[in-house]
Amino acid sequence: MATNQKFNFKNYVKNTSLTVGVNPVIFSVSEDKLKVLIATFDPRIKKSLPGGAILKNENADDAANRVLKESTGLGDIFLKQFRVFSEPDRFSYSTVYNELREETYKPPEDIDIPDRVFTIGYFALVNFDTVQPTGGIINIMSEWVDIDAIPELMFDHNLIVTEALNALRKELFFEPIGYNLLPEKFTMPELQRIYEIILDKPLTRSNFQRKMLNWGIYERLEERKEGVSHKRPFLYRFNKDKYEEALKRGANFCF
Amino acid sequence: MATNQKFNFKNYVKNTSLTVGVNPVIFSVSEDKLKVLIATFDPRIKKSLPGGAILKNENADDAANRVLKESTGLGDIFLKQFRVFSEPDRFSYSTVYNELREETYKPPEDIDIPDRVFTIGYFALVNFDTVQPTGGIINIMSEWVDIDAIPELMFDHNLIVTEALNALRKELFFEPIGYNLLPEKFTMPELQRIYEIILDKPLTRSNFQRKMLNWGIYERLEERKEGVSHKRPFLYRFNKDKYEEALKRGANFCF
DNA sequence: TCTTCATTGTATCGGGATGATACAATGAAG
DNA sequence: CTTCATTGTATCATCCCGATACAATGAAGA
Repeated sequence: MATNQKFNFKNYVKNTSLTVGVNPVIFSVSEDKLKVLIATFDPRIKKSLPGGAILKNENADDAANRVLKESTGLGDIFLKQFRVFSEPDRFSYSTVYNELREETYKPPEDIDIPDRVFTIGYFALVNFDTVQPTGGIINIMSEWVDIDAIPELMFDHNLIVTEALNALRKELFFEPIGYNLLPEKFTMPELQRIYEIILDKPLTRSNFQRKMLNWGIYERLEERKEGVSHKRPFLYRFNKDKYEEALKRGANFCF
Repeated sequence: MATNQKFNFKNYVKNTSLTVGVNPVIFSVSEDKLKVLIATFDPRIKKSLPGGAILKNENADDAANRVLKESTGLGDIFLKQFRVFSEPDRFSYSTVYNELREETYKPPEDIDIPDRVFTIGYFALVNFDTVQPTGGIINIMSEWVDIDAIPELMFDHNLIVTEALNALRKELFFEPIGYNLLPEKFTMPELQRIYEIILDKPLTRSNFQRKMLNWGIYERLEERKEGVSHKRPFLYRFNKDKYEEALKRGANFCF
């Protein structure tokens, strides 16, 4: 592994708000497992979440979307801010460059490095198959890791993952966001697996299907799923118009 | 009005993270109206939300609780972080001291003032009667203002109020937080008024009462409300143990 | 003292959603 | 042609919700 881009601390400081960053926890589902995208900043130190400082001309959402784009190649993704992590000692630049003892990451003496960094936690839902994990501007490489096999990460990033999962579960309970983990066209059994994997409990098939259809926000397509050795399930697609119409009628999507 | 404490910029800079602050939107209900605590920083400029920078040894929640204590005298209050406000141009220290043109608020030349400030939005629920609005460390004085009579505030504080109200409504829909606006002992009709005022719509009395009692998180006291010219309603009290027990059973408190 | 009246606690009733169960239809594998 | 896992949908008892009704209460007023 090699840095795909030379990291220039002076440039970084000049263009960013060094004291506030973002850390999106990017979820996907593959092989019946919930996975999180984990970044390798440098192979000699602990892995971390994708993330970065907020650039001087961006707001927090812009920064989170940019980091997402950098680490997955994707834009226009479900992304939600859930909490700020603000412990005074949660982060220090010195931790990183002390471990590395390398000029590349060591801030020049004449730059005023903050002794404290805040980060805004986001969680994102992406379709596993559309992602080609890459490194961000700083990260060397990213990889999918099972949610229950996440190693010890840098700083408070393990806490951020835990809280992101809590936030995801809460959000899934109140908003129909599960489809974001699937391709555009999906079947009801596939959607059910998403719910079961995230909530970590089995659901009754017939009742799940009935509830989803009653919400009236998924449109049934003409085609059915191909290549299955049993009855071919219908394909559905999330319909934003129907969703917003239902919202206006005062509908709620509590699970 | 006079400043209750001399503001010392050098001291302020020394002890704070200048680039990240908190702004709690403090709600209460009085005379059938939802009110927000609005602070006067200086009578010559626009009013604002209570708020302040995060001190060097605090996390964000600590800072929000401190500001809350400073402006209401209250501790141990319902307080919830809901969003970060991060537009690059949302705030500048120069806006304030340019409007004032006063040495007190003008940062000394030798201090490096950030050109950008983030703020973490909180909303808080307090019982109107227990609050004696005071000034914070910087604020001169605070006052309760009807939610629909809020004047033009500093920076993006009007947006913060709007978003706080949205967050409050959403939270009230999913969690039983309304009682925080009432005294410790309250009646069901009083609780119903809280819901009606926040959600801004009338509710059916009998059904409201039934739902609240079915939740099983409010314990009925022996006493009844005194001094009413009709049937004396029962008094209730939120029971944290019952609430957590219900949560464990998987109950939800969707309204 | 008695009547009035607004308010409160609770019961009831029909409609709609929910959990549990059943069953016919489907389509590749053998 | 049979097998078998899976899917779409129906059914039924139960629970929750909105709407309505009614007796009980207690201060105010006659």
